[in-house]
Amino acid sequence: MLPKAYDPKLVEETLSKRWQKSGVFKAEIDANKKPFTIVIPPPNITGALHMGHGLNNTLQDMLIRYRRMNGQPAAWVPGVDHGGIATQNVVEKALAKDKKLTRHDLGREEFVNHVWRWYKECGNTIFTQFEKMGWALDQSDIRFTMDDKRAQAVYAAFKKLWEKKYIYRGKRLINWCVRCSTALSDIEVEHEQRSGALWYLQYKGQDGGEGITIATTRPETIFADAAVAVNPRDERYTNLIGAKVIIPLTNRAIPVIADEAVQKDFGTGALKITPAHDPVDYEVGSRHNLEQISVITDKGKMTNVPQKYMGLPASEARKQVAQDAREAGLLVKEEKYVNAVSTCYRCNSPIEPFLSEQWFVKMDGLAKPAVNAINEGKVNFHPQSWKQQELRWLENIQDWCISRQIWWGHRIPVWYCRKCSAKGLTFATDKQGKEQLTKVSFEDGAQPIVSFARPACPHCAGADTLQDPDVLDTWFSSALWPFSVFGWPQETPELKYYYPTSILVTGYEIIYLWVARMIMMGLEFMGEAPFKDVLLNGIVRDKTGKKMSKSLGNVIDPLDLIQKYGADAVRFSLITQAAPGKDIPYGEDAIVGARNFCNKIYNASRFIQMNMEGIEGRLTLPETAEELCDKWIISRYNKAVQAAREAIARYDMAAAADTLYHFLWGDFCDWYIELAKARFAGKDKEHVISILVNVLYGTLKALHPLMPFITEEIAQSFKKFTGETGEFLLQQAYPAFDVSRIDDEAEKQMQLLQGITAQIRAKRAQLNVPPSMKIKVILFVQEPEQQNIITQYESYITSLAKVNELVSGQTISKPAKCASAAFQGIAIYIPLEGLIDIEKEKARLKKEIAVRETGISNRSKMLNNESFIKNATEEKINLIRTELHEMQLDKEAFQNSLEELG
RNA sequence: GGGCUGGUAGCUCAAUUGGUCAGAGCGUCCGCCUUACACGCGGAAGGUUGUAGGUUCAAGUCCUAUCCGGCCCACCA
Repeated sequence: MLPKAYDPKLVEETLSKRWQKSGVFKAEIDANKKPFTIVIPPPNITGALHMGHGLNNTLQDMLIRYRRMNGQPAAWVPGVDHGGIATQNVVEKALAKDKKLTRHDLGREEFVNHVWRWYKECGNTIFTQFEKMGWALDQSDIRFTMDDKRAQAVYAAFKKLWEKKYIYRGKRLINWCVRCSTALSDIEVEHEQRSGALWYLQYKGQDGGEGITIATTRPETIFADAAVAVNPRDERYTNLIGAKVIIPLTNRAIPVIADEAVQKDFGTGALKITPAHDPVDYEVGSRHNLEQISVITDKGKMTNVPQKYMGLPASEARKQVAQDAREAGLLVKEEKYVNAVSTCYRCNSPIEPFLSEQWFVKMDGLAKPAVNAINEGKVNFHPQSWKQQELRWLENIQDWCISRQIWWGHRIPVWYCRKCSAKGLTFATDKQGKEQLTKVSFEDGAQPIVSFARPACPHCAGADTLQDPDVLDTWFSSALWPFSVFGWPQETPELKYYYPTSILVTGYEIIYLWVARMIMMGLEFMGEAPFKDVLLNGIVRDKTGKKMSKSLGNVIDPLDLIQKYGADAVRFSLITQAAPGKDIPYGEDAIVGARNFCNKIYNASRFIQMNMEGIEGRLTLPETAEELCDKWIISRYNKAVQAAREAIARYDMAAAADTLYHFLWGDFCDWYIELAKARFAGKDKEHVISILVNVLYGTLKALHPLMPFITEEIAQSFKKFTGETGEFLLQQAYPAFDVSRIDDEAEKQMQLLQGITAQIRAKRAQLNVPPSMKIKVILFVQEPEQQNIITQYESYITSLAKVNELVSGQTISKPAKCASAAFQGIAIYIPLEGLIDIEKEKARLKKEIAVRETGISNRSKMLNNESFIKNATEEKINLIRTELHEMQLDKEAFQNSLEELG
């Protein structure tokens, strides 16, 4: 005998091994069929997967399994991402914690080796999780953004963009994260409201006059000031334009200039211009040809300032300068102020605008085709609302800073001859005593040689060439992912067959960082957008709607949940809440419900098996059925399958899950199995069993993309009755629906019997009639059609509502004092005199009458309204008429009962 | 400052695109070991659909205004 409750542990482990071993997850090229392709958004190797990955990949798995079962060659390409800064940070942290070492203690080469070892370890954790979640990913074929083939793709892309002059090097004011010690692109910067202060500083006139007062949040940068700017139309200051003012705490004089960028109504209307430390000032500075003075180093320390401030961290210098200005009588006022601070998306520390030479990709030429592709519907977003957002970003795109001053990543494939580029190269000695190229300056004469491996110098033929010290933005390799995974730039059969992919499933938070760039690169290198559809999933939050984070301690680990409830339950709980683009507040009750559903499936199956002793051979779904509930369940089943298919087709996975859940639990278990119980004793047992088995099996197949383990496990034990040949469900066909077996008439008839049953049950509950006590029920039926159904199928009512005597008819008599109910014009009487609380019953009757009265009056109004009769469909009008009629009958019945009770 | 979202039962979400007592799951309450399942069965309570107007025979759904959230983008120092 099977155990009473489903235990996923053993089942899941053996199945994932069997699947993996059998190779069912491998995709095969079939030139005669159109492929369905998804490339996985490669998880960063920063640690174990979280619930967001759980959701994202489960959605992909669902699509892949669904397509496979529909006979399409469906490839799901697995892989992981090296994760640039994020991974370097994580590894550095671990290094500090475990060995009290920094990356500089190891040196560049050893540190990179260390991260490679980390990758092996962390990658394995991730791959194990792939398996535990039941994702149909072929473990023997995993890609990594840093493996050799992907490195070739990165090089090829760099080279092509360089040759097209899309990649260039330039000195710009970039976003610098002092903590990560690297440049970042604009989208890697986040804006956060932080409270600080606004200081008003007095810049005295060089002529000894009052000068001008400016407002700033960054007094420490006054030493880098190149001018004070006012709005040209600001009458307060017109007389000062062209004059010189003295920077506080110095003797340096700077001009007052006029520029449109200055807002008259902010602060004093005068703005200090610091081209090297502020993006706006940088623009103003270049318009007015101002000097770019840097006073903060890449370490965030003061430099190039009066001795007193040298070497201070910028944040301390800020306080000190304000303090000193106050003492010098040059601080006019200080007010509290909340401003938007730029922060690093990887470590959340403040961003310093920093003037330096970096590598950039020129974007407008790449963005335009992407804009067109989206506008022409070649790429579609789900939900659609993201289309506009994506377009807006692409239309306002800035050049992309792709160089990072970290060690982990694809090295920039550019080399310099030590001799020919000598002036542009800066060296330092690291802790291991090795000489390292630390800085390259094209302005000072470095000559680039683009090459994957160490080249000889084309000028002097010397072999002493050195590679650029920077690495590429991790998103550079990610942008190539949809074709690099298939071996681009090689023209592989896979690339030809699988590109472009069918759909990208990813989180909306990387729609610019990743999605937009893949579209641009796909169009640039492959001539075609990399996917037709983009399905955005939301963020899995905690129950209160907060983002899960280690620091908040509200992280839910998918592995814990699997351990406790099973992978199917985890998957199902995520899918039921996965509306496209919507965040999911995830609490444990969702998964309990999903676990219970697994148990329900298991027990329904177990029950059917318990009644199958002696039954052998193939059981087909009967072509015709006489019995109402048979017709009904087959109709419901076909509708459910149809609805599920349609829901998946429009990427509404939650609706698919909901449909199948309610069909299996609400229709199949609560009604059909309950009715079947009585029939097991009779002649048509085998007929009933064949319906049970086939409908169950079909539902298991329909559910398989959602909950692969339990469905597979149960299906295995029923397979011999179905004539299926595929070893696994993945190799069997997703159930088809047969419209000819959708039977609305049967559903309507069944609804009548269910409704009457429910009314009787409710009455029993109200009157506290114990289940063991059988009762008599009198039905007053006026419609001959209804009477026919009741006569023929009264056993449904008697068995499910525990009735031992059912009388029905048009002209029957009933005892005076009955409990009464009504359904669709049928009056239901239960003679239980002793149990009825007269007053309560009367109150209830009045309420029932009142409800009917509103219903009747609404419907009468509609039917008397000419516009309604004119505009509404005939079907609708008839429905309203029927409802009105039934309500009138119900009302009468209740009124009579009320009168009889006195 | 611009844009996108959302506000429906105590909680989390539905509602076939304008069609009539507004549904489900969880929670709560009542009763049940009824020939699988107490991870279960039966039943009940609970809603002026954020607010105020408007269009319509008909509004949760469309329009206008307004309040309250969430998110994204942006160079007010």
